[in-house]
Amino acid sequence: MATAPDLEALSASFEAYELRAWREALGGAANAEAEALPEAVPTDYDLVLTQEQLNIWLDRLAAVERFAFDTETTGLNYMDAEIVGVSICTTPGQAAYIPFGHDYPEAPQQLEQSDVLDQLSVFLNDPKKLVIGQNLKFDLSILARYGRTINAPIADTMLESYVYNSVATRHNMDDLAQKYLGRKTVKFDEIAGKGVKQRTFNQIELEAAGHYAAEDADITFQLHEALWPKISGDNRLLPVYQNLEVPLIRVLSQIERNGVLIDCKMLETQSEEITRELADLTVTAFDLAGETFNLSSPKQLQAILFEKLQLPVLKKTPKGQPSTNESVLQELALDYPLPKVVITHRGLSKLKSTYTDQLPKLVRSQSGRLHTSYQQAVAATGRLSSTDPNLQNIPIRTEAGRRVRKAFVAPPERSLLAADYSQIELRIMAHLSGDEGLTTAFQQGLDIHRATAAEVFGVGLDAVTQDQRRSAKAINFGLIYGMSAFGLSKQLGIPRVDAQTYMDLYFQRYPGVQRYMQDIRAQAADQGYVETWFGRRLYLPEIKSSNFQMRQAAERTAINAPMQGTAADIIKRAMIDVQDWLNTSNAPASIIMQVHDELVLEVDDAALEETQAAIIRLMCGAAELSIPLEVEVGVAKDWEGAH
DNA sequence: GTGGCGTCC
DNA sequence: CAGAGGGACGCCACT
Repeated sequence: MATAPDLEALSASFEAYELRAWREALGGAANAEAEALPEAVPTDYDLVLTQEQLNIWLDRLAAVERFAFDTETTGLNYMDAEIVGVSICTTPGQAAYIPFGHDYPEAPQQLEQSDVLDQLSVFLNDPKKLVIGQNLKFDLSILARYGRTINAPIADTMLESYVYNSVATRHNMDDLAQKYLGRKTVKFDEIAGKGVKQRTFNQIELEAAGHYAAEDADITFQLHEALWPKISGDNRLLPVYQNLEVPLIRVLSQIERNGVLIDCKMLETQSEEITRELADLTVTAFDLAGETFNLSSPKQLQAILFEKLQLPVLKKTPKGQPSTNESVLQELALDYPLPKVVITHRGLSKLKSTYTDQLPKLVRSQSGRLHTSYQQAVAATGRLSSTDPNLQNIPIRTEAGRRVRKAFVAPPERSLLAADYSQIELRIMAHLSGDEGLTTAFQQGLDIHRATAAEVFGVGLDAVTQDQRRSAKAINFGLIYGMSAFGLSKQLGIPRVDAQTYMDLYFQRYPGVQRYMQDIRAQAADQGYVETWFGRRLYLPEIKSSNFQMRQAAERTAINAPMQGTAADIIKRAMIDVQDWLNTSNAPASIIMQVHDELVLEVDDAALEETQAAIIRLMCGAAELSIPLEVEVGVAKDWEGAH
């Protein structure tokens, strides 16, 4: 065990560290950003190793109404990272690190973990305090594993930055400190090293760790001071931040920790089957090519198809290479045998490498469950994204792909309930544009693609053909993405003039939609941003670009973002309401996934009926639009069956 | 690290 | 005239 700590020497070296950092902060004050930067303050960081030292900070916490809080852990995975210390900051420049899990040889005696957490919990759960964090979802999840909560009101600087401007910067602390405080921070790599030699935080010497951790809390506090006024003083952004993003933090933390049960055996069997099929396809492909090559290499495939076999080049990649993507291969497959084999191989290979091989690796053996991470400050439009693994792109389109979803299962006596918004983005288009025809069609509960087809092609609802409906569907989706007549013609495989005729007819029948598209472009150019119905803002600096392509792309985003973003806001509202209902009703159910317009819950079979009714009520009630929101629900023992 | 591709909504 | 579909994540090949 470590020898008695020489607190004085440690303290001295810690101060030297402070001095260097302080000079650096002053030196680095120059900043090219347009944001007005706050004055730099001197730093006074404490390393808390004794109860006497901790008492000073407990007094400070008692005296303030808000403080920044950060946990330091052995890793970034919220399911197994262990907490090694916490840092707090009560006023700019003044912060402390309270270590309790540093265990390198010679590590000084530290306070006891549960003692520290007990004493801090008083303040972390005080309804009169504000706890400020940077990505608090992580801290909440870690603490939850130690049976601890933060029930005090919370603020999150990552989300403040995201709501203030989702695209101006990435929302990690180092970038935010640079942009909003003009301050260079100590990077984790600088104290822990990188690559295979990287040490975990428990192995970092306390003087370096203490400075790093205290700085984290200090920066977080200062970021809140810089960013909060930008949000609180804006009556559009404030509700988005306060009523959506902040409450969602706790919901996401809960969903992530719930996880989803996976049938690994099933996925392994699928992998083996795919391996056999891939081997067969490879043999066939080599035979057709007259030589062996790597079917997974677009470059090698391109050489075979377009040089050796002299197939026509239908499309080039942005870099000028002949494209071998699926639409090209589909077209070539009409005349040649090899492309078809490649398509099949690609599909199966994707399935195996991304899903059937990978998902089981991420399943926790103790529980059989998979725990994704939802990123709340990544997508510019307000959507969530999912990583490690991405559960928002699990296949559904093809039969082979859907088999993967069969491996997402419920435990005995429980079922999966999948609830998805029906045509939510089109409904939002009807709402935002105020178009009468589209609104009426939704109010009458019509099949919207069929109704559109009837209008565009001038036939009765019953007379709409499959092909007409398919065209109408392509137009509807194309409009949401800002697609041109050219794009529509590609999509439908029809001449461009015909596609143009369809679009003209569409706009004749739904003039409100056309007006909306024009207005939103003008608004974007005028204000430099567009908004969702809830007030979330997306800046589009490139809307004024002199580059035609950049400008066009920005205009398409201007059209799409209010619809995609409003849908994102609505499901966020629904998630908060559903989790609230689960908490208060004690229903034996939990949310386990979100896929943009769909929520998946795991529910006790005995409680399916009440739960389903509540979910529908809450999701439909998440927003009052000029047309009703509709939700489709499926229940089954696996995710595939729930659709 | 970048490019190409493919999965989802 | 030319270019012409929004938002993500992740795998593989290649440099």
